Amino acid sequence: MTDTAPHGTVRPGGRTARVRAAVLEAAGDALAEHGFAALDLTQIARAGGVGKTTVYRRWGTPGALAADLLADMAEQSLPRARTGDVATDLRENARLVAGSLTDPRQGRLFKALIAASLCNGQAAEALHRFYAVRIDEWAGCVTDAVARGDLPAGTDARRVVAQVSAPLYYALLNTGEPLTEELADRAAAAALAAARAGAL
Amino acid sequence: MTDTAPHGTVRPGGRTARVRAAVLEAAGDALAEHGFAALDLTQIARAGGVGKTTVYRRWGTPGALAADLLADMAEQSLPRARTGDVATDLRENARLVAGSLTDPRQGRLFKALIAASLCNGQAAEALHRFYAVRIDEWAGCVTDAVARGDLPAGTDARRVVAQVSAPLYYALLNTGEPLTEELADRAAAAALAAARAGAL
DNA sequence: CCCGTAAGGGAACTACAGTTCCATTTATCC
DNA sequence: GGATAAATGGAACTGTAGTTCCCTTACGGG
Repeated sequence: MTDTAPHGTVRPGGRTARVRAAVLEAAGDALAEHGFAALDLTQIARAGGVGKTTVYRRWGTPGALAADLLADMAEQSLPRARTGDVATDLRENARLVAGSLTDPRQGRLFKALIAASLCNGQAAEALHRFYAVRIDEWAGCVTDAVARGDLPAGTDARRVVAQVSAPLYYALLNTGEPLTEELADRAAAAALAAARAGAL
Repeated sequence: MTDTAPHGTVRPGGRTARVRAAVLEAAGDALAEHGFAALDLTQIARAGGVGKTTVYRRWGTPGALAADLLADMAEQSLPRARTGDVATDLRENARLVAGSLTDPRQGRLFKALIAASLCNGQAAEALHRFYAVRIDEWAGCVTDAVARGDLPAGTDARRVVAQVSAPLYYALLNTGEPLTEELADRAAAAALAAARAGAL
């Protein structure tokens, strides 16, 4: 069995790249507007101005398409804050996350992508990589603070960053509580308090 | 427009109840095994030994069926721990949640139901109610501790309980980190430290 | 600049989820 | 326990998501 290269990898330039961009944009719009359950490759093809045969051949399933969109999004990560104060840095992070999840388009998109990750293994893997990238970026705030002596040695930097986001996602997904700026600030403060106590 | 009573509410006894039980059980099995995206009412009807017309008439969509399953699950809530020590109570809670999410069947079922809630408004509302019930039950551990003077006055009990679960769900959904007992214990300890510091 | 082939796209086909219609069963009221 | 209509269920129907076939376009190595 000669393993064939997947479609779109041998000649990735020109048209192929344009098709991918058009499809990913249409997919993002559709996910944000109608959610993952309603993601229909035929409609994506029409919206992107692309033959539906192409979409089915290159992506095949809604889950795989969501996974590709996530991989694309993971490459566009914003730089972390560097205020020199952990409390401020973590609060910035919390507000950034809350802001993303509150934004009408982005919030719905994230919900749809999490739904995708819960329905499909490829999408799950892509989502975990996406958050790994974001967490690694912000972990620097915590390692810097440990180096300055502002937090106990042995503190797990990524764990602290995750601890900031966790209550925000819990509010979004589990309880449905509205994501206010006050909630974001409290999430950052709680994570910091736990870190200071050596619990992370 | 005379608003008609929804199907299955006028004669809820006997066969109607048996049909509901059979369908909800089949739905739980299907969700745990194949996830929300693959939830197909025709297959549910067959698996439950029920006419597919009935399933479409009474539930109509996968989202509504998931919502009804969640409503059913919310009624079977387990009683909270009462060890007399907040740290122990919260650790018990964390281990219980982690245990549920680690269990092969329950873990997959919860993932599927969260996916459902992200795809459907009714399911979302039902999920939020489900967690509200669970959080209210365990909040007693915290209010007791505040009354004993073990935690600062003004601590929001439900917020503390949510803070215990949040990192576990974040690990399950966002990062994909395995849910160990150590992780559960740390989640409880971090929430407690934040509460002691007055951050909740 | 030219050829070989990777990639795209149009159109017909197929399978099956979801709907509709109506006959049958059976809870509930008296 | 009999009447009534609520609820179930079988069977035929329909729209459309996803597949297949094959021709066209254009990327990329020489």
